[in-house]
Amino acid sequence: MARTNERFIEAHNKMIAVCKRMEIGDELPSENAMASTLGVSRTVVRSILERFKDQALISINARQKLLMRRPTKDDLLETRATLLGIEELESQFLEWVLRMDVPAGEVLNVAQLSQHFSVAPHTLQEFLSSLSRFGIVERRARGGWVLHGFTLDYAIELSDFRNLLELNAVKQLIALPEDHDIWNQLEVLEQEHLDLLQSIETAYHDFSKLDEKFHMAINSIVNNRFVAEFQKVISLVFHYHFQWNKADEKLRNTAAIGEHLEYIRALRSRDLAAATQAAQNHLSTSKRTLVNSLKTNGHTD
Amino acid sequence: MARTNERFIEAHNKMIAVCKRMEIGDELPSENAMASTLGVSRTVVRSILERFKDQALISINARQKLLMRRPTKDDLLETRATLLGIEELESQFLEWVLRMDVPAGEVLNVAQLSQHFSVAPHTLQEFLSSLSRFGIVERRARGGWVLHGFTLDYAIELSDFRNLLELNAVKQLIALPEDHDIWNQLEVLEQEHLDLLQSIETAYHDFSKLDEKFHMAINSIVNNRFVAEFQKVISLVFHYHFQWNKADEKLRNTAAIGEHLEYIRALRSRDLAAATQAAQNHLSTSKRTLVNSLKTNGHTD
DNA sequence: ACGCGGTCTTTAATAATAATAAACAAATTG
DNA sequence: CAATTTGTTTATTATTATTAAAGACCGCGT
Repeated sequence: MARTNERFIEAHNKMIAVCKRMEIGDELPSENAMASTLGVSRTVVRSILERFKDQALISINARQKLLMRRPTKDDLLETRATLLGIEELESQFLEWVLRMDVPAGEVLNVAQLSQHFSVAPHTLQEFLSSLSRFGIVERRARGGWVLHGFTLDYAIELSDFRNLLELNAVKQLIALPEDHDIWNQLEVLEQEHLDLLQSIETAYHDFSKLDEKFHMAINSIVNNRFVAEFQKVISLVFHYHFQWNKADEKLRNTAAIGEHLEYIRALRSRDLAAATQAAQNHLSTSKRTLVNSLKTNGHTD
Repeated sequence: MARTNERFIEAHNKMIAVCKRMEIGDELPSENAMASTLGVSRTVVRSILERFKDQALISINARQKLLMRRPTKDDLLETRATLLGIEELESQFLEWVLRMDVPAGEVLNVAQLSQHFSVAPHTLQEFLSSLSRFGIVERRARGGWVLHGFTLDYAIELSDFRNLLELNAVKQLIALPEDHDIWNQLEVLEQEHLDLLQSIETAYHDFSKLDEKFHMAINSIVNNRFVAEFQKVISLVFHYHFQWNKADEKLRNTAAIGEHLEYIRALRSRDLAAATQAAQNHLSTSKRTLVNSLKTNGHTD
């Protein structure tokens, strides 16, 4: 009737497993020892011991906890289907929104959705609240949520914002000293791009991951929590869209690899103007791809 | 035991007021009509009518609802102290954090805090979740929240991010056509700055508001929801800090007005280099003031 | 003295529930 | 018979009550 006893069940079954490796008549460790072994509080351990006693698995007198019989399969507790946490929810929900299984402007139903994602309604509510900072959903006056969704406007504004952040990153990157780790990373990335280009005929959809890795690397050098937070969302959105937009995928990716290589070369030359130009060029292509994909999928509202 | 019947009570008392203006024997309007007049659902209206009948205020037969007696003060329902909504909470909470009534790294207690701010625990939880996007608080593994608070690092990163956003705004602003409203706004703002400078001896703490208005105006021309969202937080932080840092307030504000005027002049001249320079100059001062104020207040962790 | 376990307090997550909204159906009236 | 009103039912949200877990405190025994 309240929170799940998932923790208890898990610890309980782990303890059963421990007992299986013991001999009958052996003494169980102290409550504190068990608690730290199982990674739970003593309260949970005590509940487990109580159940063990009820099941006649152990006998307790004073501080002696003796194993009375071998545990069987029946002693194990069933673990109910575990609910997702808020982290797992994030990617699932965004995928759902970005896939546009729902039209924009739709009123969301917390109870229903929480079932769909198998999370507690409360978890979903909280998650929506945090998403509202990014304008994907909005709280309605008297309860309920409206999904603004991933509209064309949204895509354009997101792309522009990405532009702003990444050009700033480029500017800072250029000025980094020779011994900064980013230069190694770029070298590795360049090689990975060249490798992918070799096997582009078959492995072309591996580009989505590489693209994400590349942009993450560039933006990671900006030591700013706000930039980092946005980078997460941005990369998620672009990543998912790359995955779905299957039109001309091989062609697009091949072209993008070319742009990336140019971009890397410009960065390594430490030429700000060239690097900015290359970045701008690639980001524009990216934006165009994103917008086109939205338009062809009919999400023009 | 569930949600508050605030809505019911409010509508009920409004209806009493309506009845007071009626004569005994008059007929009450239809449920639908009342519902739309009061702005509530028919369910609420029906609850009200039921209570009216219990109180012998009206008689109901078929569709005739007749007023039987004049309502008295005793018929009014007491409204319990209303809880705050999530919007009111935002400014209160930020003020509390920024004032640094709590040390950074503190573990927050939802139940306790919700009392302090007189909101439902649930509301606070949701709010914290949304704040976590800005890195002010962070969710801990198994429940609970850590307040990262407004540290020196945070201030620096926020200032840098502000810099990035505002310089971008400046760049876009310069390129706006002559008939854009922003040019009028700047002219008005310039005059307001000059006026304040006249009465600076006494009215120097009015600058905080003017500063906020000024920066808001500049950033408003960027049509981007992400920029707007951040602008809200940024302006809140700087605004509050201006209010508390009383050291040299008059001197600081006078100097800042000077910088603003220069900034406005540069913008109006449409000279990008000059405008960027002026903006940069003012933003640096702002950052320095913020950082200094944190240091002198001993929040150097 | 020090670890151990009994007891109690605090806290956050969930289940239950009251309040509301809204849809549908039946009925009455002009 | 069309339009409006009311009765009924269902869906959904916001809040309270309850419970699981964590951990503090303290006396006791070795």
